[in-house]
Amino acid sequence: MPTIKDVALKSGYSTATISAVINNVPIVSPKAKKKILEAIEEVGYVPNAIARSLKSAKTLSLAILVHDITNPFYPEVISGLEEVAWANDYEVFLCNIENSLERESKYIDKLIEKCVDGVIISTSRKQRNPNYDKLRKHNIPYVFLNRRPDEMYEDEYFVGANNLLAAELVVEFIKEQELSKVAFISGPQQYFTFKERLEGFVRGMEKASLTLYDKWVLTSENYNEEAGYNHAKELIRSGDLPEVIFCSSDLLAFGVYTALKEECKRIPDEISLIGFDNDRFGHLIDLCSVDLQNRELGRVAGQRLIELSNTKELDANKKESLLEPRLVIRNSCRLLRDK
Amino acid sequence: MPTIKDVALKSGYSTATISAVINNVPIVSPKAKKKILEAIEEVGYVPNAIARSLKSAKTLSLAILVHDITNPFYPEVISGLEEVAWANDYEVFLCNIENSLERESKYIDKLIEKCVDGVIISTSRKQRNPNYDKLRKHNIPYVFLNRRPDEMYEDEYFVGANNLLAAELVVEFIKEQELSKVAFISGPQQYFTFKERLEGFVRGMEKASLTLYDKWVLTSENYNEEAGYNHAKELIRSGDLPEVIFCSSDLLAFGVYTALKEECKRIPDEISLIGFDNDRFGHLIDLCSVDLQNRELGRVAGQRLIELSNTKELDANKKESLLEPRLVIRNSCRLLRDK
DNA sequence: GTGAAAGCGCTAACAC
DNA sequence: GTGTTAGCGCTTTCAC
Repeated sequence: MPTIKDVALKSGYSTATISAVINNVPIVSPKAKKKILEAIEEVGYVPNAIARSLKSAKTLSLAILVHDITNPFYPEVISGLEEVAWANDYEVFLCNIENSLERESKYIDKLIEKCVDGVIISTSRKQRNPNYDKLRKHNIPYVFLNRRPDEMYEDEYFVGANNLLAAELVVEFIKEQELSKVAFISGPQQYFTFKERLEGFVRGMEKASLTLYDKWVLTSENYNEEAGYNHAKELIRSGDLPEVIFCSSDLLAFGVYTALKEECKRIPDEISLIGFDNDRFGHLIDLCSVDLQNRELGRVAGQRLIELSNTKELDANKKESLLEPRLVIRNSCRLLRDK
Repeated sequence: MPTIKDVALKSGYSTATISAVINNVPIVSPKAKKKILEAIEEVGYVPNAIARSLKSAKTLSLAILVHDITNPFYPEVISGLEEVAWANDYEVFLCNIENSLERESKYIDKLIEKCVDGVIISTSRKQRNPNYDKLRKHNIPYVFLNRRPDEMYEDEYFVGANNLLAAELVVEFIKEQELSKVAFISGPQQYFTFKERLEGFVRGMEKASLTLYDKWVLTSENYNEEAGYNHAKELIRSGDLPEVIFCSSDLLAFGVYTALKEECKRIPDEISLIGFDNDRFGHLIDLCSVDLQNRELGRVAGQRLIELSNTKELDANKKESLLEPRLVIRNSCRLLRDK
């Protein structure tokens, strides 16, 4: 492949001048510039970003760590991230962690070797693990997205949804529809989001003066369709159904939906169903849910990360960015006006 | 950050020996190796992949070009690709092309600058565009995934589904269920896949001796939910409904589903619905569809690409890999046995 | 306004 | 077995 030297030979100018032209350093005479541009065209020269990175210590590469890209939450987040990356001339590496700390660790090692300019982490558990310290030691900025460790260091950043408020909003809405017997299916409590959602639910129930039944607060090791399905089956088997099942993820709600249909329970006449995340295809089953602005989450996190990679620190008010949730009312919840 | 020199100073060995240790070149004495490993640990040395790439002309980075990652087809493909990339120590860049040739072109330029070792292209239109020639000129291997140009060069590779067969399978199945009035909603004909699916449908209808009505072969500029919705609305308005609507993507089918529900058409009693792609959430609405092995598609394409990046050419039988489609029978299609 | 040359961190050919 | 050194392609300082 032609290098800057080839352009130098072809044009008769030195590599330094070529470099100035490529980088738009405005000290080159118009005629030199013209000739050089022609030479570049002629030899088909393309600057080598690897060589450039070696000098500049910037790679214009970011990375995002997700558990599983087939979870519909992530493509939306990623598409927001990719949008700002593109606008700022960055590229993004996709890393599927598959719920494995070890894999996360290895991926981070590889990203450090590759000298990425920053990492979006959406796989953090509540309990801190040493993986992220490696990034910090190597001076690579990172932003927690959606999930974060319980305790964050002074120089750590977080972009997420206001889960507490979101769960409260839902409970308030449930109350408004004059429903009161509510079951809550929670996700794994090792994740910040699911802990918050449960907390928000409990707090919301208190605020709404609704009775919270222990038997109807269900926690699972997982937050996928299967978990939702199993919980719903068990609820039905118990013969003691609530009026509403509020799930802490849409995936859980999808599973619940399948189980309810299998058991011929009519939604929302016999039982209401509410999800969390507003996944792209929830509308197919008219799933009432909470929108967390997934795409915007990715956008903001990307913005923070790029700022960080340029300045190494941010305003205090940008340490934690919480986006506002929005209730998405659909017919899987029985509405008062329809009674 | 510590470099190989720091390790050299610390350990008392030369950079060449350190390098040999890092790269597992088995010519280093055990004691040297031990000392060096200790020194590496002590100074916290991590090899710099950028510098390494500059020498080796390999970056261990791949890229995948997709139109829109929120289309559920892609996360599955990508997750297959990521799987083999991970197993072979590659990283993958995600590029959202957003249906823009210009954006595709710019992305390819950036990937060339970044010296990626290969590119998976799933955005190709039937009509060849010069974007891919740039990759070829720079000796960067690429594999077409799912979509390909009508004409491929000798040294081009393709991994896709057998769309012809898939569409035929569906028609055969329709015939078996003793349904005969079939409408087909096609996607944009500028894409190989949609052209093939239409072709397969037509051929299947012939083979099954079913009458093909022009009024029921609908083509749209898009293959999203909205397009499906609009087509279905129009069909209903015409007052002339077929027994089955066969869509050339699940997204189209989702849109049709929404329209049918709005108009209170019962599925499958009044009308049957069949999709294409077997998207992850089609089961929510019991959508009968064709599975194309999305994840496997990504896996095979990744494998081909990595082989290519090591050898620069493949066996003739690997030029085009077609995966076998599989019918996924669900209740959105009226089954003979239920009549 | 332009050029010569050092150096980013690593590898590998060659000498010892 | 180990060290010296040139060079991958680029940027940038410092002369001119």
